[in-house]
Amino acid sequence: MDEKQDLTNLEQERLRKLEGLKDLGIDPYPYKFERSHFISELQKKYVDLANEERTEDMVTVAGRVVNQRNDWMFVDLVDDTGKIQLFSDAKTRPENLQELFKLLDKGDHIGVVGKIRRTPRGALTIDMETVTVLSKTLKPLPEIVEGKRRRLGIADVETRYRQRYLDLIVNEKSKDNLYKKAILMREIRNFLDDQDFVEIETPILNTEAGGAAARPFTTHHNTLGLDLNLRIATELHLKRLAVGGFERVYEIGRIFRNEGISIKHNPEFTSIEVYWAYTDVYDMMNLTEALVRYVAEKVTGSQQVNYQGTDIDFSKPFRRVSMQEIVREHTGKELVGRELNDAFEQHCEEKLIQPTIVYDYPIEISPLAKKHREKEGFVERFELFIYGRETANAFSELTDPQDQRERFEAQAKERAGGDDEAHVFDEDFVNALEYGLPPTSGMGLGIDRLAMFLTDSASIRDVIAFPTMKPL
RNA sequence: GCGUCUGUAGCUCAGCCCGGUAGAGCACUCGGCUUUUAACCGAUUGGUCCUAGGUUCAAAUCCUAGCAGACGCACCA
Repeated sequence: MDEKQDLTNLEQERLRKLEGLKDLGIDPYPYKFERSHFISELQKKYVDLANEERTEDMVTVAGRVVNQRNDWMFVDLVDDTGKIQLFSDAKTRPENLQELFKLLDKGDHIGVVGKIRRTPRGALTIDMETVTVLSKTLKPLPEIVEGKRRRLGIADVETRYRQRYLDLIVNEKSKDNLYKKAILMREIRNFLDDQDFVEIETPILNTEAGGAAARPFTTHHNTLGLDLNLRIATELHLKRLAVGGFERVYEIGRIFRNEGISIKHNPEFTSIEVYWAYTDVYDMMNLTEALVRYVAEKVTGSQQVNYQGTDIDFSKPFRRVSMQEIVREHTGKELVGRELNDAFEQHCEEKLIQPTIVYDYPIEISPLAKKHREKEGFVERFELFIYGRETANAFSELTDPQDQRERFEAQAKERAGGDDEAHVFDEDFVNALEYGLPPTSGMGLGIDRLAMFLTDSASIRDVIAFPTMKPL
């Protein structure tokens, strides 16, 4: 088959234009281009320029052509910072520009030199004097057509995730989500680093995946002839670091769990775990609350955010309530153990819209947390709920190696009984505890979920650049 | 894993109930017009109707199986 027949007319047309550029001696994929300004800098600098006012200021910008009107008389150019209009009168433009525009398409990257003015209708505009092709596009940008209206966009959400580069070109919100997630991660680090925490990387490949109740992904090391598991938490290694003397340690990292995919779940996601020696779960409550409040402000500019139509207020002290109390409040029942947790998940969780710290968890479901200093059958643990979703999980860490061994043994029995999500016995971790972990509190937080709240994203896929997809 | 819905031109969709040689708008190309913001006017081009099989003289349309996706439920952070 002739390869050309597989291409759409639109693509063949662009290939023809590419050849046309080469025929003119133009390199459609040059190496470098020096700009005098980012577009947003120009918009800011000339904000007071009046309508119809012209300047003699020569500027150089570069970006992607996102729209063109009247035979390239008006062009909208976008760079990483903003959008500006370009102008060239079809009647009076020089021959070389006339020829060049015939070979350009919407979507192409160009560099432009020209003088700044403001049109009678108020658009800041550069009168194009020279135009440099910076990258010729061979495929048209996706557009959404609504009746006779059309605009850049992608109607099919699958395409947005599979071809994120297109999504980023045409959807400002998608780019903003990822930008804000980057700010979120930066500010978490700033917050902790300011308090002398250090970030240390721990292994992703492990013989056993411990530290959480989840099924792992498995892989294989060839030269060792060894099956390995991808980590499901960073917990056990970070606590080993605490044993080794890192009193304030954390890791932001990718976690892999072999579970279902949903609007709230991606097989790989980003967590932060923090371990803080010589403190207990109540100190960690304060740290977590302060951290969440701080990043909300830094990412959104406010401590009050709107998520999917609901106002969430991070500015007020978070409600703190024991699991038994909240279950009593919603069911009138006095429960303990798994029944308590089941009732909590069934009747209470989804009602915790405003940030709420729920503490005192049953010991059965918390094999890495220290026994409650007063309440029999409970551990010193809390979870932070926002919009009914578990967002953070923390305990006074279990430091007693003999107790830890017994807890692992109880988990091993459940695993033997068919629960393939029960914790794995980690002998070396118990060994580490036998060398002495000081009193320590620890906390884990789902960064993607927090990013969802701070970007008003309905799906976790909207805050992960390349979410897991089935191959086509 | 279960349920509901969807798959037709580059894009957005109509046609399917009731079988009869594939339609619209936009995009692209060409021509006209020219200070626009969805520019406008005219013409042309463009299709493996998701895939495979079946029924039929005849299938986008009816039947069966499959593939892909969205949403909801279950598991999970």
